[in-house]
Amino acid sequence: MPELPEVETVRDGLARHVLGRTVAGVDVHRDYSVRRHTGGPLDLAGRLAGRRFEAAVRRGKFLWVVLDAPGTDHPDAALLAHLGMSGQLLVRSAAELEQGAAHPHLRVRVRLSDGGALDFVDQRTFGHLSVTDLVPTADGAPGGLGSDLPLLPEPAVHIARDLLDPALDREDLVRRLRARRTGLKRALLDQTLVSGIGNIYADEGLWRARLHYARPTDTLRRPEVERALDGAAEVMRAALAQGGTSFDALYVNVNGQSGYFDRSLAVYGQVGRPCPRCGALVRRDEFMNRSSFTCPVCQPRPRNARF
DNA sequence: CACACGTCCTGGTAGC
DNA sequence: TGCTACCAGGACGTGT
Repeated sequence: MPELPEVETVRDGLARHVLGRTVAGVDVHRDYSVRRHTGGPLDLAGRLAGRRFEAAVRRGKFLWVVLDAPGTDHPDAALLAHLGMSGQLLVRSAAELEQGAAHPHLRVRVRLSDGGALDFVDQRTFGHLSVTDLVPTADGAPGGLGSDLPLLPEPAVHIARDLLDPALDREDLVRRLRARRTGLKRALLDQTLVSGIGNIYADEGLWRARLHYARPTDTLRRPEVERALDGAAEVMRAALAQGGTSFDALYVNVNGQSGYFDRSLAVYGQVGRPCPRCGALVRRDEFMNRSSFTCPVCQPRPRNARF
């Protein structure tokens, strides 16, 4: 599943492969994939045609490509993407487009003026593309990683900074997390508190921190919160170094190559296998209509569990 | 039929 | 009372 490391891998790929290139036109194969573009598919195509890609930026799991604003050097719009569970952005060469059959889950094709294309492929269709206005950030710092512009796509203004963002106010995050009255994992997954963490890295980070997902946030001691945040940040950095996580070929990076961090997972998806630290058997619990994996010894369930 | 799950939305609560 | 922030859970969608 694309979480922060996978999205960052895609962002880096876009930065290296599509910046400076110009949109010729857009083919929307599945309207649902552009459902969050308010003007509909035709409007999206109209706002992209003729625009040049200026920068590839990411905050949490949100990714956007800044568009040039002809006649000015003040960009005011971006192509915004969220990959959902299975979204991919694939850079296609003109030669590829001529010979290869279209991917069965191709949802949107952004045709480029040089004959290539940027394809949005998404089997499970939780992802989406839109063209949106850019608005100033609340703190005046860059909107995300990949550009110095203090701008954010309007649909992402409520998304908090992520753990790899230099402008993250860590003290404020710790304070806000401890002020919550919920379970630790639920807080880590809340993108308005801290962004980029999904089910996989939440479980892996909590395992590193030796904390149970149901620990009540308002009873956590400050060092425990630091451990939880450090655990998530470390596991995401490790995954990023290996190009992201992949389980079932649903995720591939911008060139179509899969990551292989899944070989390094300690608990996620490892039910019944030994904990790499203590050997106890990893367990799976139902949690928020999804799964949580823990080591029952390293991460004992608290008596005052909260979900 | 259960399961994979990130985000949006709705209806609710707590506290000032 | 009204406001704000926060909280919980259902819905969405496709394919194995």
